[in-house]
Amino acid sequence: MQFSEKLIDWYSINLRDLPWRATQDPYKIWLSEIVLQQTRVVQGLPYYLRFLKHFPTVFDLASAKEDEVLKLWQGLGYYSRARNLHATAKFIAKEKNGIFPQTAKALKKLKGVGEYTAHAIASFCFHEPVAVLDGNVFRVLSRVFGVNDEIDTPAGKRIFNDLAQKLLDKEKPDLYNQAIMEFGALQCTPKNPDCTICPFSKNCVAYQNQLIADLPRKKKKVKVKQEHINYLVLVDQKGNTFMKQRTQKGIWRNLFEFPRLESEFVNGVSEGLNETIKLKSLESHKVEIIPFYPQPVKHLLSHRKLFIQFYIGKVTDYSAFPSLSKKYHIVQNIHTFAVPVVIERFIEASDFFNS
DNA sequence: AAATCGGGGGA
DNA sequence: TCCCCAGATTT
Repeated sequence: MQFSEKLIDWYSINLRDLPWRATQDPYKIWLSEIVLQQTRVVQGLPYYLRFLKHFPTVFDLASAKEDEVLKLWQGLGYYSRARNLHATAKFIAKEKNGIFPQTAKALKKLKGVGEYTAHAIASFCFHEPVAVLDGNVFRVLSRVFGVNDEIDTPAGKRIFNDLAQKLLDKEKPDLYNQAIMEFGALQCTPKNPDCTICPFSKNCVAYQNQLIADLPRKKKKVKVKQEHINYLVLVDQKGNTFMKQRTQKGIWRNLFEFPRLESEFVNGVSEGLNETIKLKSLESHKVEIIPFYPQPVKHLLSHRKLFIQFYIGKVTDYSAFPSLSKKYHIVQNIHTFAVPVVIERFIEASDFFNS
């Protein structure tokens, strides 16, 4: 039996019941694929359902404000996905009358749609014979066929691309693509796969040569940079506070955050300061600034290690801070703004903001 | 080719 | 801790 046949047989028995598998609507498939980029199914699923509930069609998504989209995306990470999702929805709704492109080549031109996503949509919705190549597929192919080329180099990717396209069932590209990804997710797992129940174990190069733990191979590792952040939370009795939207490129773009303390207000406030301080620019207002936590909060991202301290200043009247009012927005209901997870956790832990 | 972009979960 | 997750985009 061929690889693809065996794979599809395995899939027909072991598949999970997932909502985006019950449709061929390009909008729903596209939405699911953007949500699932670098994201586990269990983590993305509630977001997918929430988005579909808020935005049943591409027109609904297109007519939303970006801030609303980001708020719904909050906590899922890689926020450029949300911005590109919204931009593409507007493009499809306004320029394409709500109709998505129907080929992988045309799909790839959409913002936020790369090679993988284009192939996924084209095969699932339009049965175009294009093989997907995601983390699952790299792992399955590298092990079963003993490919030890690096998966994160252009040269290695070409090797895998050729092999994937050769193995693809051209008659059932949708089924095959679903099957190989599901197989990677459930059976050929990154760590400690149960190869004793694997249908390919007899012919699996990695298993037969005890190379399961060594494949797939990667070239680079991400280095984690440390960063210290001090947030100033000026809050009144009603729970109003100053915030600003991050419009610059980079991390957390278009999300909201509190004023940053070190560079903007104070000379000589050192990193990780955790004692009661009085800020120069606030002294005249006699606002006592107190750290909320005894130690800075550690917040881990895949490429950064953040140490964040929240400084609380209780105020009675915001009009006493005309200079801050120019740069910052007075937020009256903080819960409606998209914020990074670490700030959301602070908001929940404090009792300054009415639930 | 390398760096950047989030956050969560498994071992 | 380290690694990976239905990757894409910028540098």
